[in-house]
Amino acid sequence: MLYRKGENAKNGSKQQLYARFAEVARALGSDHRLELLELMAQGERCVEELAELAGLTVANASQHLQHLRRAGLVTRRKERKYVFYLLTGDAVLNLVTSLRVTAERHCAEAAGIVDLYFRRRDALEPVSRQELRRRQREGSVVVLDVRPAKEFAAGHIEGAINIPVKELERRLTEVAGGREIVAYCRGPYCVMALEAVAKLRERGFRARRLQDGYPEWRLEGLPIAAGLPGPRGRPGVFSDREPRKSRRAHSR
Amino acid sequence: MLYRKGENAKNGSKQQLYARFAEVARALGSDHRLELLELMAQGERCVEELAELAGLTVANASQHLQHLRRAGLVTRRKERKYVFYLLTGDAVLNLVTSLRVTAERHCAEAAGIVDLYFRRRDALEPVSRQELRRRQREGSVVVLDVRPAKEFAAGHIEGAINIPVKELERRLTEVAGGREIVAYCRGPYCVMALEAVAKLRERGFRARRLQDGYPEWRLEGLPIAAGLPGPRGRPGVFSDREPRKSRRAHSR
DNA sequence: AGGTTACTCAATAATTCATTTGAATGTTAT
DNA sequence: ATAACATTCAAATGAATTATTGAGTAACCT
Repeated sequence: MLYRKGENAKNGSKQQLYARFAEVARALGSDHRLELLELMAQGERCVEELAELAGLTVANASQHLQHLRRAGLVTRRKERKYVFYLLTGDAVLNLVTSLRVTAERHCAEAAGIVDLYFRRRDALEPVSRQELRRRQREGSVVVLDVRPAKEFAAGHIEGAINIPVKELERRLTEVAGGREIVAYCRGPYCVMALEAVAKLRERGFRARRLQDGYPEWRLEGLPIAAGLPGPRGRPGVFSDREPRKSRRAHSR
Repeated sequence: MLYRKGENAKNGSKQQLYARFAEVARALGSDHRLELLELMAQGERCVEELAELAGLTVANASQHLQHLRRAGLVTRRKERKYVFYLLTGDAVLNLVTSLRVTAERHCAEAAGIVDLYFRRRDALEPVSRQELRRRQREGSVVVLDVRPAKEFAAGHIEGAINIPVKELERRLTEVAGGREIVAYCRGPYCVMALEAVAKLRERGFRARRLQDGYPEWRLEGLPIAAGLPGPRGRPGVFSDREPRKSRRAHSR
């Protein structure tokens, strides 16, 4: 055991706790794993699917997924031949969002990269404009504008309701459950819709964000084919149990 | 064999961005760095001070700090002979909090540790920040900051009095009986407030502890007395600290 | 049964990280 | 100027992490 002097000497368990937190953080410390997490944020997926979407070999993806599982960030569900991985809960999504926000806000170096990235981001698998329009016609979706009221008043997507992201917490009752929610904000560089989706999911809503934002909707309306095809199977079907499988300790 | 190409090519910017996020996450992926962050959440500190509090050699602490700095999580300020490190902003605190919440909620293993270590914590039901705020307004409570004087000076809850936990025994007379005492310290994993509450109760005071600590209070925008840079004393002067001797680092 | 699919495991090399040591800055006091 | 101090740097070591390979397991399909 480790010994330390001073006021910390007496609590090694505090150190243990920090070590555990660090382990979780380290699980986030890989670009591939972050990408896998964002893919899983849309719903459960099987290993091969994740591997292909993230551009990894299956074996490598499998190992990354197990790393995440060891850290408690994802769980898995076996069905027939397949193993579906999913996020352990929405706290994970919050954590990833928080990481992104912090990284964006405090890394000048990243700012340039962020711009590039946001121009063509497909990471959170947004709803395309085309898809949203189709689903709006079906009435299977609630469109949520999370920009400030003034901007909403100046123009917004037809049929959208407006709850600024800052008021979302206390106005949650205005959002009817049941239908999936599609949130949007100012545009591709704006994180408000991301935050809204994270919050909504935390409260048990099904929520996704719209690709880009209002200006793009208004100006173009013509969706480019998304980088990723829609989620296979039925999305949003989460089952929470995990048949705890054999776990081997690795000796080294 | 590898799906590393094709129309879904993960070219530069996206990978670069993920890599940047991962770098930030990796900076959090060390128990020592997490501890340093918690210390800095109390206010800026110089390297030697941080090293001693975290039980590291100065050189090692310096390198960890630079790791954090590279990730954009802390900045530094030079003054005279000293280099003071501080958190880049509150987003960092949010990130660390988010990490903690996620780790607690989703790691069975961590839950065990948290439980073991903080079984007492639950026994001493904490006062929520809202409750404290309310009772502060009615004047029915004494707020007691049990952190070292230096941290108190760097910023504290408005209206709080400061008696470091180590001096509590011999300064008990300063605490008026009658009103209930709410003690707080650095944060949720800091035991100083717990100890203070235990001691106070032994002496017949009514005492509870505040949920979390000063950084969380400040983060919510609740009233604080901000520290003044003012005439700065020499850093590293701790009232009752033994002279430094050899330090043992440790591995786990 | 034999073959395929979906995933995991074990062993490897390449890389990165943490820590220690001692020396090199740069600032302040004498 | 010299000494003392605070911090950083540079090199070395061992430990941990990564991607790759190929083998292993279990479910599924004729």
